[in-house]
Amino acid sequence: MNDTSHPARFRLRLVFGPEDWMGPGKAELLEHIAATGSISAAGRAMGMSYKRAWQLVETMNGMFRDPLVQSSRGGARGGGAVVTETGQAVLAEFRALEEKARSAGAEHIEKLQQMLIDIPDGK
Amino acid sequence: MNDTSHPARFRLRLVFGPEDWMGPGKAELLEHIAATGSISAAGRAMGMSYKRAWQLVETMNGMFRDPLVQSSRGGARGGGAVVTETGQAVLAEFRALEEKARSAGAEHIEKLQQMLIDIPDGK
DNA sequence: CAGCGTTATATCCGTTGGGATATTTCGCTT
DNA sequence: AAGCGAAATATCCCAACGGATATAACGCTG
Repeated sequence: MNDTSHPARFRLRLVFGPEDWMGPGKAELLEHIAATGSISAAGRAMGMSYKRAWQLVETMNGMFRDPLVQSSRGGARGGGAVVTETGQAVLAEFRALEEKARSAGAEHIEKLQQMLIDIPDGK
Repeated sequence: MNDTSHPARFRLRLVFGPEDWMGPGKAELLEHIAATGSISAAGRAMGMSYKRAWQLVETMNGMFRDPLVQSSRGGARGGGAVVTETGQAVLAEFRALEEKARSAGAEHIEKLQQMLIDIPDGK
């Protein structure tokens, strides 16, 4: 059957407007912010500059009715960021969307993959 | 219900390798090549430079076992391009994948959309 | 009240993706 | 054999994206 020579990543983006969209990058960023409690730490974990991480948070907060991330300056640890209820909801919906979409199209993905060039070394 | 304030485009990309992927752009290009019989005309129809259109065709032809587009130089009309059987198959599979994926995730898309900022003028 | 760590913000700058352009190649047509 | 129209290929160039860097703002802690 030779089904999984290469996993073939499945990337999905919802485009709401010219500047507003939700995709795998923002989703992963939310997860790292939730895990670390910090925008900069989340960016670092993803090999992403703070500037970029902060910009993504900005646009996310700007496109939804309620902010997905609440950040604070100063304080005991200098500040931090938390993923709000809305943020967790958005993340959950997006992840669920990805999973549903991927599994629904699994057979098409396989067929496409079968038409691919054989990779000489799958290493 | 207020379902469709903004259609919210659904973009899906299959990433097979660092340089190899299939997405909406290549799919649309294939359709335009099939319709016009020319890479340059297809590019023009999409507001895309010939260079870019040709590059996309190159990578597509290079990643699948058989070429998706066959091009010819010279001849009665100076040349042209046709979408091969494999090309049509790839296109059909990709479009089917998109449709299955989108409809499977429809409810999640709606929920995400409901969390969005109200657009002042949907015009 | 000085220090710390993080957010917030601005400025600079290197890379690069892709458009514009030009030229060559090709095969039919006349 | 010359002409045509599109593919193929190379070169130039610019704008824009994003990284790197610097600095300020902030609020708890000791």
